[in-house]
Amino acid sequence: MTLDAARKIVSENGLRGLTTRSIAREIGYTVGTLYQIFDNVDRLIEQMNIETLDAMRSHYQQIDFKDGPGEGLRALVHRYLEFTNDNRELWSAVIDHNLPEDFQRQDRYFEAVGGLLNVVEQAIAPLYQPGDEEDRLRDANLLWASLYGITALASADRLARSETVLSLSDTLIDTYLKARV
Amino acid sequence: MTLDAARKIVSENGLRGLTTRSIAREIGYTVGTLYQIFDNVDRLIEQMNIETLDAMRSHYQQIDFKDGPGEGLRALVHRYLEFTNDNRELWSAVIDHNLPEDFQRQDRYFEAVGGLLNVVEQAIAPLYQPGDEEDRLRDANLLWASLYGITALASADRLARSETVLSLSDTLIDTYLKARV
DNA sequence: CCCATAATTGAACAATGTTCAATAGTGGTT
DNA sequence: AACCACTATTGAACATTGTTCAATTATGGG
Repeated sequence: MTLDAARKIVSENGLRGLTTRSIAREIGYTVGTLYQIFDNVDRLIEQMNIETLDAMRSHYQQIDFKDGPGEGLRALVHRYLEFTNDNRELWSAVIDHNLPEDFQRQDRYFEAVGGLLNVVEQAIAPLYQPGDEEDRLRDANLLWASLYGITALASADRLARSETVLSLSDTLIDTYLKARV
Repeated sequence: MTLDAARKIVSENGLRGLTTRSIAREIGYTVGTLYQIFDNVDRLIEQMNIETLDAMRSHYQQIDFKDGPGEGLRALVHRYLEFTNDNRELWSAVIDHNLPEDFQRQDRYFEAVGGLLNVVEQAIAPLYQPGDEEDRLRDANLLWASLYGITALASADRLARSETVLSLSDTLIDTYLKARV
């Protein structure tokens, strides 16, 4: 209920619009009650972001990886961009939520990220021999980081003006495939 | 003077430690005076970040691009990681500073980013024929975004635990070169 | 020495996250 | 029904944030 309210507020007003009082108003309680449920707002946002990451993973569910790594990877990136586009503010919250110095992420957070990396690994798996698991994980990480960089810079307006997320991610896939196939 | 104080505070305590009052204390004035110089803190941080981006560009000055795109790119990435490592908090401030909805970045900011992209373009230039300027710009953007993604995820602890910035950026270069040479 | 202009102050304001004693509600036991 | 232990919820408070602005102080040319 709290998280639904948080998602609603973030979707409508961005992470900046999310305050303890705005959540309390939305759920019809007062701020004090929130602290019965969450240690602090950062934990609340972390929880929301975990669910966003999980939701993105669900969004990958129907991808068919049987048509080879090229098509699989293309479908994956397509779904990624589809999700970030349909859930702009929620995804921005994942990107923008930075932590106080002493904040330790829950294991659950790393699991959620790991789940997404697994899908990338799955997509590119046919390109690797048994024994090359390290390379596969590394390449999955690189693809993931690159895709992340593209969307992060795009959403913050920090790419050269003429470039689009689509052309960059297409090039990313092509470059990777050309080097690995 | 204000910006020097801001840099000192950010370097020591991160962007989170930067408040109008901490700056005022550092420069021996009161908060009111700050608003004679800057419209608001976001502008102040923007200005600081512009200078960080410019400083990174200066850090690229001595790179020799005569030894071919491979060595040039390697040297560039090396310098990039060197700079982000030596100026961790300042670079985090560039990454983490997200803007209110109505905030328009100065042109000067885009120029600073553009300056860095130019260096990337310069490094990879030998790989492109005259007429392929679009491809070159696109690839420079992609390399830039990828590198950005790697460092952003690393500094936020969001890579798979075993991966390092170094191995990922090396792989990035190798993959790109293999596909383009 | 005066005075217009600029620079600086300091107190105020609203909004934020967070805490916590006080209050209200709940459900089981006698 | 009456009590009670326990939980849930409140609401007022606190410190800290960015920001504003009338009042004060400094400055420098005539």
